[in-house]
Amino acid sequence: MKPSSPSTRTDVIVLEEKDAAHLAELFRALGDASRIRILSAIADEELHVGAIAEIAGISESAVSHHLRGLRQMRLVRARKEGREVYYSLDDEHVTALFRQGLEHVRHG
Amino acid sequence: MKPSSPSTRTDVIVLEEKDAAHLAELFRALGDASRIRILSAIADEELHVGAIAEIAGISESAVSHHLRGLRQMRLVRARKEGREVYYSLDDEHVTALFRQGLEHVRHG
DNA sequence: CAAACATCTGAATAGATGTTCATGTAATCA
DNA sequence: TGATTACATGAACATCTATTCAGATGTTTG
Repeated sequence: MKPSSPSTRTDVIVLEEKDAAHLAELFRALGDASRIRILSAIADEELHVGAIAEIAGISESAVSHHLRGLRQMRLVRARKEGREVYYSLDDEHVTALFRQGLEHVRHG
Repeated sequence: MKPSSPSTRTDVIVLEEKDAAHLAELFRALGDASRIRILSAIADEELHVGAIAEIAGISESAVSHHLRGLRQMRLVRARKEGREVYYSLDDEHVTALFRQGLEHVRHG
């Protein structure tokens, strides 16, 4: 369970246990087809929950559940307008991850 | 469950259902702390299973199970030498995903 | 005000997932 | 040959996760 000597190596990409956990958490947040569809729906334009649900083809409740998680991880940003809540990607890191992932999937 | 009209939008990053599933599958493969440690261990140098297990602090059996999945997804490459099997990252797409993810985690 | 609407939330459930344990297979060595 | 090493594999189990359903909250409209 515990690395023998995590800090004795001098490579570029050495991950401490905490970093590994955080990184895994991030990827896990992206590791679901519904969330991918949600994120891709709001990748270029802000959308409210109902629209996201319709476009992604997921129930509004499920969308709301997913969005809560994505919000807590600061992957998406929420803006309330009247009784609707508009969501968009929080920053371009997420977009970059998307592109990188697609690159691998398409011609990896 | 089904998108109302997935192909009517003309944005850059529109994902078909199949692409979304594949992308999610890729991210899910990275969405585990043990696998992250495994991948980071072999990110810069080829290592055999025992060494990976020791560095990552995971049982050899668990490592082997993880490596099978990663192999099937072509994220890692295996090379047999005697009775040892050396693993390395399959291509630099994975490395790029790593960097991008870390970027987000560290100062996102 | 009440009713309709948009979203959120908690509980419950079914399915997926990671680890361990025991065993199997293949290679090296005495 | 038999023993040991390195890795792979399958089953079992506990834990996590995504979805649905019912209901709560807050907002607009009549």
